[in-house]
Amino acid sequence: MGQLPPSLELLFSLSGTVGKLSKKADRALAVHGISLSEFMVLHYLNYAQNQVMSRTELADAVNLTASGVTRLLTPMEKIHLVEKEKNNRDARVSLVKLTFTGRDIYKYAFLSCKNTFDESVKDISAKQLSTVLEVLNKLS
Amino acid sequence: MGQLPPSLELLFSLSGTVGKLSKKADRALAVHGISLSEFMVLHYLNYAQNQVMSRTELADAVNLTASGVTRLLTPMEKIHLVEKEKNNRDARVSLVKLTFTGRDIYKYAFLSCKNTFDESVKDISAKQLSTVLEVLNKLS
DNA sequence: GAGTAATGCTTGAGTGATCAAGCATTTGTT
DNA sequence: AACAAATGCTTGATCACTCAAGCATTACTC
Repeated sequence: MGQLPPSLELLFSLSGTVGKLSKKADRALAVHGISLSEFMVLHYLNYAQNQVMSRTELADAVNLTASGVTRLLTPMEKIHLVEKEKNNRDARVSLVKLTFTGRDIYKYAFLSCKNTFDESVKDISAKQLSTVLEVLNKLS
Repeated sequence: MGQLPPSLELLFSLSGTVGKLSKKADRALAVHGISLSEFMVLHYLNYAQNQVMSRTELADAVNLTASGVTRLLTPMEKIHLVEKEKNNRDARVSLVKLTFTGRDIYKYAFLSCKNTFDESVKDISAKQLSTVLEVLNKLS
């Protein structure tokens, strides 16, 4: 692989692994007709107060820009995974609410996803895993 | 963040961190007029035999498809970071060779990149780092 | 040695994201 | 109360990549 200092080896390795894992996630989720980003949206909505979030909150959560979120959500609204709701206090914000269908799809998608990744992670000890999470946290 | 099993927390966290780190890398490399993928190309070429690789080897190394590599390399050839060379044994393969300019840019880009990421990694112990690399390896 | 399969690469079309600009609306200043 | 600045979101243009198809060339099989 050639003469990389640990910090850059981390960078290279990280980007390779993420590429592969997100493809894996997309394959696992394809059964339910959603992508990884869409799954993440459903997830954060599911655990939000009243299952409602503003678009900027979502953007932050799923690591997208505001415009990325707009474009991600449009098809999800058409398919009724999610619906618009307005904020009475502030007419600028457009709230996003999880529908019943959305919640349902989330539940099943969650299981598929959990199964595939529990499997991927089975040779990794809990301790190692928590170290990794800690390090990722420091890097963000 | 809400009720995620460790395996999925890893997935979410990983994709977030990588997004941020590659942006950071792109900013660090912008000074030298190259992107992270381009830097990775230069790196693998620099440590290859005679600083030459085939396009498929490169695709593997930098986690891109063959067509991704074609499209990444075209501008790099125009700027003379890299040049085409043909393989006498096999007329299908199109070899990519690092130029002197390319090697030079690599050296400076490497330093910028190393500086930024050594900094990012300074609060992480060598042991933790190697655990992370090991885990990433298992996941790939 | 001819025909089929496999390999290496490029190209057209499409996808998922970004950025920059713009429009409403709200907040803050005086 | 009026105006400037900040905020939330959407839209047009663009980018980096993928996939599928296609073209040469090479390797395999009979």
